[in-house]
Amino acid sequence: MTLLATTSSPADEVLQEPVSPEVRTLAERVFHQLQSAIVRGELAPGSKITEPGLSKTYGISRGPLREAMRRLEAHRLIERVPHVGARVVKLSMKELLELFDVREALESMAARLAAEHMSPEEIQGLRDVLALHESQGDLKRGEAYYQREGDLDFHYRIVQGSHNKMLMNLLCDDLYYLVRLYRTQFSASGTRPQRAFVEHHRIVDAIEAGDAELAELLMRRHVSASRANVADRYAAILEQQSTTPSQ
Amino acid sequence: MTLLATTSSPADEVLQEPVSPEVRTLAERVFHQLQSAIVRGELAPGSKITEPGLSKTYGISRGPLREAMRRLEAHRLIERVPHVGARVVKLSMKELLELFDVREALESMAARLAAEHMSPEEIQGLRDVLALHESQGDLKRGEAYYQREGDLDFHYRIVQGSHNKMLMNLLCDDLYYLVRLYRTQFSASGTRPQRAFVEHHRIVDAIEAGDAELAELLMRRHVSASRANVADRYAAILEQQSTTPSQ
DNA sequence: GCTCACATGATTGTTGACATTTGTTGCCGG
DNA sequence: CCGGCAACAAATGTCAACAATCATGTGAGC
Repeated sequence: MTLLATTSSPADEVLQEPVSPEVRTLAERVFHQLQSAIVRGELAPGSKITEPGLSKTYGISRGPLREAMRRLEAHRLIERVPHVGARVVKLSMKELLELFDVREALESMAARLAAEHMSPEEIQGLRDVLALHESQGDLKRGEAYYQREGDLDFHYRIVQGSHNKMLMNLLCDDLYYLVRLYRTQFSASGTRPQRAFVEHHRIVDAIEAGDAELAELLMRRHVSASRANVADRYAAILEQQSTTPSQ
Repeated sequence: MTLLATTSSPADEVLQEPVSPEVRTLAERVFHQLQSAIVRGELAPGSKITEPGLSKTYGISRGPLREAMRRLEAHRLIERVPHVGARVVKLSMKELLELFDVREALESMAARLAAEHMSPEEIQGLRDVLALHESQGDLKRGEAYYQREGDLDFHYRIVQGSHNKMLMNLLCDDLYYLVRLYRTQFSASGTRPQRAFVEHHRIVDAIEAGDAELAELLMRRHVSASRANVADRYAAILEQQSTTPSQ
């Protein structure tokens, strides 16, 4: 609620940013702004959100703001309780692992459908993304921030390639924002870059070969390995905390 | 928009139905009422929804009604376009098959997690549901209406048994309402009762044995078979239509 | 006779104010 | 000194009115 005015000062906005094609209404704009602010960590997880505060911050009335907040709630980025208020969602490790299970189920299905339905042009685009990541990976080995964002692009394209609108909505509109939120929340500098690269390549190979079963299996292992990686890191952190207790 | 006043006349409602435990606000109540009306087919799919009309029908202002409609949109029961209006969602066969793919992915994962996490009490409850269905199945063989609703109860309990809140929200709060809507929309008298019974039993067996892999596989085949059944019926309808064209 | 432009109508988006509920602070009693 | 109760304040829920936008229907022009 404090460090909001970084990208756009809310006062002097007079139809200034037609960034998205479908931002015709105030509620839409504020929704996207709030979504970005939450995902980027500008709104601290767990912090309370007050309607008058935000309405004054963004210079709009409470009506559109409530609509934006309702959409944020639908996307599971904030949590509301009636007559009490709303606060930014704070993912626990348990919920993060749950998210990985859901991703494993949905993305493996997406890979299967992508292997069946993806067009040659889409596959080529996928290879381009992979090549771009590889060149970036050559430049900065350890630095994995951009690579992680690119990782999401990779998964994003495969979901698009499934040609299943419901799957696309679920993953791209709902879950991926939670994934981004988790990354800012846990400051997870994704390790294991080379291994992920190899897995990505093999997935694309399977998709290009039209091997739906293999693509599904590989994607499943890929997400599962990512989940295991996170779980291991968490266990290590717990271990470290128990070794050197701060209290 | 016409045949609404079947269950409750909206005029004389004065805190009459505390059906759900968390229906403290007007928007919540109207949301559940509209949800029920849509799923039961009382609001025709594809029909246009007008805010003043509904607000007058339910005797509330447009504020809470807009909030309810926003929630319906999030649950994919209505579709809105800015400055134009909203209409009840009309599932096409393509979208229905997409829904089955998503269910296959999520419910197979749910079965796997259920096999790992379900408590003996929950498994016993699952067996009770199955026994109830079987006794009902003895009574009315062809009649599959209650059996289909029970089918959803069965799947519902397995999802609950996964102990994965995100999965529960996705399936029970979002997709299952679409499944119900489809049933009213296509008037799908679910056939293949015996086979589904057998599949249900084997799934419970696998869960009770703690065989996660098998439970997942069986659930996957179960949903896939259901999908194939629907697809076949649809193909048959198309065949019939092309044979005896009404135009 | 057809097409395009314009005006009309209704509907949605937005706003500010009012009612209700909740969380808190201070006080009283045990 | 601690627990319960009551009044206050803030935030949420709700409402009615205003403004902007889009669909519809009519008329003129080609």
